[in-house]
Amino acid sequence: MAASYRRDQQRLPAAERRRQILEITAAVIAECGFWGLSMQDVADRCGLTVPGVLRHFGSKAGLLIAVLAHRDVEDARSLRAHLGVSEAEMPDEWSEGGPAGVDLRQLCLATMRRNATQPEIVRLFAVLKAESLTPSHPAHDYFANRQHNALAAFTALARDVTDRPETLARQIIAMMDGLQDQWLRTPEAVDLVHEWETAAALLFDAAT
Amino acid sequence: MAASYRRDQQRLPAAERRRQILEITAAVIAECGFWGLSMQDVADRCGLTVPGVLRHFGSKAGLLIAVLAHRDVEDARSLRAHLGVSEAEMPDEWSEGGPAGVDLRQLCLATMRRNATQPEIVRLFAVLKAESLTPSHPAHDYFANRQHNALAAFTALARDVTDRPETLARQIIAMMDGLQDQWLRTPEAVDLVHEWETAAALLFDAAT
DNA sequence: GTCTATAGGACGATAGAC
DNA sequence: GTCTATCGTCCTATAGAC
Repeated sequence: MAASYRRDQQRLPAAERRRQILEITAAVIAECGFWGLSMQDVADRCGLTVPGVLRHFGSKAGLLIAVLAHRDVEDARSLRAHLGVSEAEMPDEWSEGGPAGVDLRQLCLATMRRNATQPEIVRLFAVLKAESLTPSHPAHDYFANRQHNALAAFTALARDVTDRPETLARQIIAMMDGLQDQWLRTPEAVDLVHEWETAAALLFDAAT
Repeated sequence: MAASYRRDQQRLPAAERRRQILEITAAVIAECGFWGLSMQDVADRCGLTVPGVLRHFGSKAGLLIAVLAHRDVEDARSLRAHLGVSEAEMPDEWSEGGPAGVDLRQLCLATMRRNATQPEIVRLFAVLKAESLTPSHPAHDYFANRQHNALAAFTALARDVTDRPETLARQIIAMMDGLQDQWLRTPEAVDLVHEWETAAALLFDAAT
């Protein structure tokens, strides 16, 4: 799995090294999942030894959790950029009603546009989402919460456009995930944003 | 992972033993994926030793392929039962145009009804589908073909109900997969068949 | 058809030097 | 902050007895 990587031969500041490890780990997990992840592989790609990596995150499971937390922050940031809203209007953690004052359809479109630019990240979440169905997976709770929060936020926003908001929310999430799955396998055969726009027209126009 | 299982202390006929191993392996993969699958775990649950299992399938990858082939046959059988058609009308391998003379909407509904009765199998495919995105996965080609064939078959059948059959086919597959994902995580909170019927009304009625 | 025995690694993690 | 050295466990797969 791991190719040959030379050692860096340099001591990086902890924060910088952590960031490097997190990004490389995300790429490896996107390929192999968490069960298929090897600390040796991560260490090689970072130009470190295994204990060198472990020092920063304590354990393999700790590393996974740190990757997910890091992605949450980065994803919130990039989504705000795509929507053109400030951090005050849309904090990293959405409140119960979802991001206040954002139109659901715009939010979905911005999300899909953003995702279309980062297939590796989409794949990271697709792989972990399936793997974490088993309760013994270290990201099981994370993805249980994630699904619950997404459904709650989308349902709250859907109240503006339909009288069956939860049904619409489920359909939107299902369609977004399903189209992304097809796109991940054959990116050249699927125009993710265009397919979503067509589907969104169907879902939203039927609701109103 | 593996609990305590006593040895069978009996020599089963090869065909029977193969079937037992295939079913147990399917359950383990549904939990842990292929990378997380341990031959020791399978052997314990079968009441065998590891070489005892390997004799029947040669290698871990061979076992996975055998599981998928076995599922294809079983799934075709159960789908025919749900649709009430004969093996002559709908062979295990669909022809290019999809199963001849079957209504697309009925086919989808029968599929979802069947899937709602076997969450472990749905989960098996969900986990392997994500894991096999990487080309080095032994089931990579299997799932690439599976997606291609499903799209081709659904597109062919969709020609009867819309003038944009591929778009509809993609949306149907996306919605079915997406709803199943949500159902897998919280089966008690999602009525899979009912959610699909609602979504199908939307997708098919907009198309005609 | 199933076993024991074993080869030959890879794994995650810890201890302690620098 | 990173290393070397090492522990103990798990892994797939093969050889050969019964």
